[in-house]
Amino acid sequence: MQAKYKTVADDIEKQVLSGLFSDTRKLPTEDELIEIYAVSRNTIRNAIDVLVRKGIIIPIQGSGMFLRSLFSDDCVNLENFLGLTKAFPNKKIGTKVLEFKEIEADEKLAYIMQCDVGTPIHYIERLRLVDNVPYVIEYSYYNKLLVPYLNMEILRGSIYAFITSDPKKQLGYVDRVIRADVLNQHDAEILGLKAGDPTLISENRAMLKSGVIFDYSIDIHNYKNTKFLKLSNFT
Amino acid sequence: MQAKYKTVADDIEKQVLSGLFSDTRKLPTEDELIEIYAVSRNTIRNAIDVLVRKGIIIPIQGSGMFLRSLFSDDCVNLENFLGLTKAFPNKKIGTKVLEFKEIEADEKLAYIMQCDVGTPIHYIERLRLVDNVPYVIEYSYYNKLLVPYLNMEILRGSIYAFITSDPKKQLGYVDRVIRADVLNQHDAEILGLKAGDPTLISENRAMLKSGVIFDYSIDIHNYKNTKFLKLSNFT
DNA sequence: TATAATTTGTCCGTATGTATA
DNA sequence: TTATACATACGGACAAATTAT
Repeated sequence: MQAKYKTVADDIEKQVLSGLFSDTRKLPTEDELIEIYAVSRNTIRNAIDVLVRKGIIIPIQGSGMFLRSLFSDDCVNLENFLGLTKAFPNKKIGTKVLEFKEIEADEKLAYIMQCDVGTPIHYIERLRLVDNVPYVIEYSYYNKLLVPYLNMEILRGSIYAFITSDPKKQLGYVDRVIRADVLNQHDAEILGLKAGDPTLISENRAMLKSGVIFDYSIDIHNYKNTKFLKLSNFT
Repeated sequence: MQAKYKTVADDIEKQVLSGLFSDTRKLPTEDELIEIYAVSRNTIRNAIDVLVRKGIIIPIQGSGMFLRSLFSDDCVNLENFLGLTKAFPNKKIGTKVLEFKEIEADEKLAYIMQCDVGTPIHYIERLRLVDNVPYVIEYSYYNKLLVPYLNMEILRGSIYAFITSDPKKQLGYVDRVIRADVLNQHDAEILGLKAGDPTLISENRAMLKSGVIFDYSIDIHNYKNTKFLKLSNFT
């Protein structure tokens, strides 16, 4: 059973994406939404908060709640990033599994993943393609104690979607460190680029709702087709 | 007069940074905070929300509110990015103004900044240094109708701090598109790097609380010392 | 294993303040 | 100035997850 405010937020988002408010670029007022969804003001405001955090709307006191105009297409919105499949729903996502084996966490990995040395870890290398163009190489480590079962079938799709399909394993937090660097020969070949070319790198730690780290991954992005979008609110 | 929940949030953040909760890595409970600050539960929860969005704490239902452990130092946290001065309070920030002139918005710039063609614009090029090492070249455009007055003195410090010192000009929203690219000869020389090296680029639009764009800027970062940190919540 | 206590999450109602139109 | 619409703040009640007993 989902929370009311989440249901309302999802519904409003759907309507925004369907273009229902494209003419005025303005949402109904809070009071109107209270009537429409027959919930309290608090619940509407919680729903609105979700949409504001996602970068979908900008509420302006005394005026109304406006659609946030975004200029950049083909961007990965860092706010709702839950894998390529959701980021590019209208594009063809391809996946090539380059490596899949079980390893044990050494001292360094154990520190990063906040687990004990020797913890069994799924190690995976994947090349992801968007519309058949190499997009990113993912080097990822999953804590096997938290994600016991993975197979090739799952690896070819969305690993996150699989893990969070278990209601006990809700995605909680993701830390990402983003930087640029020089592409090495190995990665350049896989991405179809040249050694020495730039690359956009994202190093990620993903935690469940309980705060435990279940995934650590390093994403080596094709700089020619990767753009991240960060929408901040200071209100 | 600042809102209560913001005052409370600032106070708790200060205490966190001072190391007050370093031993348990846990905040007082909501009920305790209600007593301490003598405000309603709602107000405390609003304050907590601010800290969660900033990536400072992780609340876990049934358990408590824990400090979020961050691994990466020297990162710019995209969540609270308000200029280098605040991002690196303990480091020496240097600024070299390379260019400062008034221009008129052409069609392209007018589109980007959502203003009329011919609008007067401050055009500024700055090199920013952190601990005397070149950190970023900023090419920025300020709408002169919204930011009438700038001078060299201001440009050598924090432009944002100056603008938002006017209570009528509160910073509202910032959109950032982040990507990697190849450094050109001109920028490489200024940053003390080589043409062809990678660079981390951030293209930004900053809006006031009223939603109007007052600043558009392109930041060419030194890839050797720039890392962005993105903390996401999916709860 | 089961129960109770603790702690955060959701939801409701109401009142007043503040910015905009 | 007045009306509109979002922002802040207070209060209470119950649900859900975790921790202690």
